[in-house]
Amino acid sequence: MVRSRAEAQKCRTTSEKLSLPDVEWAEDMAKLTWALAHPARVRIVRLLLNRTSCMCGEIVEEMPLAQSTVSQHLKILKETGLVQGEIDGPRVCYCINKQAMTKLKKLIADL
Amino acid sequence: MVRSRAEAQKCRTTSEKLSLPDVEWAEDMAKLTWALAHPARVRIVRLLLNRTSCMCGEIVEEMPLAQSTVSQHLKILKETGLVQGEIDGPRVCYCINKQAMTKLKKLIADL
DNA sequence: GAAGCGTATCGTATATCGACGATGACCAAT
DNA sequence: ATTGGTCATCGTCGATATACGATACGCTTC
Repeated sequence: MVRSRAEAQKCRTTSEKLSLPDVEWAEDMAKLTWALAHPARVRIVRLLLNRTSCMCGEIVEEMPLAQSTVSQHLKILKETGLVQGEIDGPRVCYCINKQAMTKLKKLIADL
Repeated sequence: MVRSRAEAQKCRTTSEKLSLPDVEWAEDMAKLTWALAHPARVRIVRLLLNRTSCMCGEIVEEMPLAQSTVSQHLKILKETGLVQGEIDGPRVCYCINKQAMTKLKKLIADL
């Protein structure tokens, strides 16, 4: 656990030099929590959890944000894996990725 | 739950007009998760959990960051309530606020 | 294939984050 | 009082987040 100052020299973008299980774990955790680190994204996740699935348009109507902004938030949620979207004809049906959700809950619970 | 577009007009900084329990809840959640939305802060919390308390200097030695940067992260953790610091002579002794920690865990678990 | 609908992406502006060094504030001990 | 050690704050800078309107994309349907 003891780490020399020199070994810890590199910055945030490249933490590969640190003693690494906990560092990767921290980045993992940070990535997931960051997905929820915005009220709009929290509300989107909440919506999807209540409905098990949801069209993008429905989400937009529930939010005080422009469609493009909601789309961006959805993109972030997709990138972190918390949400997945399936194309359904001309629409997109979003739903929670329960696996990722479980992972997040476990990470937090095991803190 | 149905909300008109006009009622949802205001932006993120002032969501006071929306039907409000869930909005406040979302902001609460976002605030707490945002505190953990950075690898450095996750690592700090992890450190404090392992030690039950920790001098600021020790934290700095464990991190690949400048003292001032660590101090800023600690400030954020203090503002969200996850961490509290007690002045101990010339040093400051940081420890986890278990109450806030419990709240966070409950919020996530109840998602 | 043209039109319409729903969604994604682009371009852009502003605000905030995250990093650092330098400096300031505070306490303890000399 | 001065010095030395610890931590917080300030000023700054580049990078990123967040918001929007405009536009592009993709699928149906006519």
